[in-house]
Amino acid sequence: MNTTELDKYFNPEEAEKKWYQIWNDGGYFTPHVNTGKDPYTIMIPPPNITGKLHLGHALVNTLQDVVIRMKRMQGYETLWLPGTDHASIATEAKVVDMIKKEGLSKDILGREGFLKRAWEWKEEYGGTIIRQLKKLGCSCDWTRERFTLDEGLSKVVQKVFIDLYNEGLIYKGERLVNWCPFCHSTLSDIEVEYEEEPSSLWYIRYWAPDKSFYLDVATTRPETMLGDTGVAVNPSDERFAKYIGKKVVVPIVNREIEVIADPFVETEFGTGCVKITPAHDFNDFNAGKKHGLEILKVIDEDGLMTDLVEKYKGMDILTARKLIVDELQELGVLVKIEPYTHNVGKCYRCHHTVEPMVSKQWFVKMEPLAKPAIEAVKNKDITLYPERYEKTYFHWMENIQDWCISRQLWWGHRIPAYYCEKCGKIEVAAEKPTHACSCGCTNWIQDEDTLDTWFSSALWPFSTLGWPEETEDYKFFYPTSTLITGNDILFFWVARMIFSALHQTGKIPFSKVVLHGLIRDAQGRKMSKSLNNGIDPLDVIRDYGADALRFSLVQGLSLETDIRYSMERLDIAKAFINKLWNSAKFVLNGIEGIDRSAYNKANLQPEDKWLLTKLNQTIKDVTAELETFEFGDALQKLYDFFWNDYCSWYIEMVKPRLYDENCKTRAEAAYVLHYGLSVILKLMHPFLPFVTEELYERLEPNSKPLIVAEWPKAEYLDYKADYENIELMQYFITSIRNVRANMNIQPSRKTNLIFVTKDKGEFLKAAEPIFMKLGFAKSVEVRDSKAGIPLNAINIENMDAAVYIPFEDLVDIKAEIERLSAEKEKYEGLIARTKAQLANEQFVAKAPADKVAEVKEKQKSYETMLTSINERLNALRGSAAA
RNA sequence: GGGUGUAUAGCUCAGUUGGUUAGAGCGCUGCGUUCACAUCGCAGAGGUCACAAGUUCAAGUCUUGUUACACCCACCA
Repeated sequence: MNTTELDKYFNPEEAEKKWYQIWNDGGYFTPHVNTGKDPYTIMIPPPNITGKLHLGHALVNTLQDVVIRMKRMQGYETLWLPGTDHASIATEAKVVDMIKKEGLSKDILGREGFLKRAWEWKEEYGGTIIRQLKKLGCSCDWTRERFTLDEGLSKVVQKVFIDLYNEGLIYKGERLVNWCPFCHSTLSDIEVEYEEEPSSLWYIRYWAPDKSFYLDVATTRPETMLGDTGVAVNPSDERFAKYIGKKVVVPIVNREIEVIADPFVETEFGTGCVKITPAHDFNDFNAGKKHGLEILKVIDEDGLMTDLVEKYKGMDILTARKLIVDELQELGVLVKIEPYTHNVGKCYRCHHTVEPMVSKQWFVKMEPLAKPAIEAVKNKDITLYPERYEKTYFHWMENIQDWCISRQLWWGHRIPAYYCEKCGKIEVAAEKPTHACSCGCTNWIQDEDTLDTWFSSALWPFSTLGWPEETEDYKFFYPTSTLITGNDILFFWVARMIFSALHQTGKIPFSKVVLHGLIRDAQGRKMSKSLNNGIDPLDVIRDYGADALRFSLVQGLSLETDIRYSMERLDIAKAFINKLWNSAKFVLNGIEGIDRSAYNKANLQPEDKWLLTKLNQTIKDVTAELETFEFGDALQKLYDFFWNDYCSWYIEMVKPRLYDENCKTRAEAAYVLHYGLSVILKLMHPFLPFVTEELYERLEPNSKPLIVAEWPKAEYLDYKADYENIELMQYFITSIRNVRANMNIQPSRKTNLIFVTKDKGEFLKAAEPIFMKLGFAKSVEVRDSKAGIPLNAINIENMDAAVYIPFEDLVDIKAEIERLSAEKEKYEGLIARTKAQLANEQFVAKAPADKVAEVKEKQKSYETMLTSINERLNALRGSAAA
């Protein structure tokens, strides 16, 4: 027995430092390929190297740690593989900022010089978030840590690109893409976020060359008119049918363009005529392609006007817009301006307005890849939690567009494509071609672009395990078990991992996907820098400890909704951890010196059996909830059991045995206290790893650390009768406390308890010490009939037994009459209800027979109670009158 | 425009296949304890279960519609 006294309060800082080191040094985080055991694998959603731990990270990593710790304790060979993402846009922006301060730029440094600086930046700051994950207690296998740009992963990226190209699933094409002028790169469709912005709708008049007619068009982007190469109307629109095929003139540039018919035009919107700028609008691009219209670029890669019209060259869009509108006004072709709100695409990284731009880019052909990915979810090879995300997933996958994967950035995986300097022929290969091009030229120049960051993240579940080699790790740990991540990257990442894995490995990447919501502030607002409503998890760890942070994130968590987080949660967490600490301190103290090996199952007392039954149920519940990722419910059940059943009831019930050195069942009490706490610590460990480990060390000084303790299993127990007896006792104790509280009876005033019961006598008498401890009793007497019970007594009863508490000088008859009258009213109300129900012929005729019987049964017991209350009342009234 | 989700006590949320005075934790108020506990026990206030209609013997629970909020997709220039 460890006799070291526990400190008064838990010291999180000390425990965190101590235990994290013991776990890590002890190799408990590192699994081994072991065919004798089942693997359980989780791949971390790799945080960006630019990242700093925020509450979202804290949540997603706590959840993963909860699952992985449970699985480890359940005996799985558990791998939680950590790592970071190179985050091309975000990191490149940071490095550009950094060198800017030194008066440098990408152009000055050149590609190589810039990348050198980027790697230096990564070495210095890229590990921040990893250190922070360790503070949170994450039990990742740091020996397998990966980085999306490290050598192995880069090779995989290259291989996959080349393979997809050779299969015709990657192609280069001229298309309209989303261009962020600020990041100076293309973006994929999902990297564009739309925001409503107040703007105007400008109506512009396009005259026929001979002024015989005109068409008015409405636009939100008047500046793009310089690049108009057509005007479209709906083919079924009678108003304009006669103009189809005729020409009109674009003002300012005086270009003659044709009026075309296309069904995409809404007759109701604006004037029913649309100007077509194929270079800068997705609909216009498609229409232009269909009708063979010329593509004229109005805006360049910097978001400035091109030299299409000399005087506007180099202007930013808003300035140009103003001047062009002025000019249209002067020309007398500006018909009107209406206020209008429309959606503007914004870059999800920098929030600058995105420009649709014609450009030659690399794409992944999605349709062939999407099909099996849809199938895998449909046939439940992959399950999403919550299930409703499957609908969203299907909808997106079924309508998916080709994925633009080239980025005009340097920080990332460079596209393994080479162009013949002379004829431009493309060769896709891992190394620069050494052979001559068919044109005879031997100069090959590599594509300048890099790949979308998500292209490499999509390969994460298998690239991290050494694929395409059939490594031991890959064979053993792949496919992975569960992916836990935020619902915001279902498309960005989850979907792409699914189709990538299926195509590359022929296997699903994971069988379960758990998606959690966003963390919001107490008012339900997003946490953001501008609102300054963010809570820094590192501050929380410093002030409350990692366990409290974890508890506060999981408590009340539901995957169905966003999470409202406030500091209040930490008070609850703190109180809970304190309660755990103190109860353990008490138990350790209380059982010290008691020989638990003298424990004999045959000597278990009813309260022991009751606790063991409850414990059993808690093991089942918590395990089941965690298996279905109901984290909040699992913790709640554990919380309730621990606080109410274990602390408030069980500890209190066994105190008399503990304090009585001659008690014959002291060993059993100590055993159950110890065992119960041990199970609680085990079940609690995934949520609160540090405090539980600290306590477990005192509770089981000679065993392995809790992190590798065996997860509790529910056993078959047949303690029904004792269980019910304890419940009966609890009913009486609660009722006695209740009555006494209402009558303001001092706790120091102990009473006799006289029970009248047919078959619970033995138990109730045996429970005398508990009634004395918890029910303010000085003695317990048991009788088998009411005869001779003193009249001046409080009476509480249920169907199994009745208790009489003689007033002595505690209560007066009036108070008891009042109390019983209220009881009487309550039962009369209940009876009225059941009577009405049974009087309803429809109910009796149509409700299931057992329901009707149930109501009848209820009414009968209510009536019995009422009769008893009435008898008592009459007797008391008679006595009061006398 | 299409879709998904949420709406239950001051706050955070439970409420199983519809079954009968709607629950927990926290907070608040009051009383009492201080014998492991920055405690604990008991009680109280506080709910037209968003609204409306319907199905049913019976609706917080099912159906339809409405409203509010959140999110996703689409992009009518």
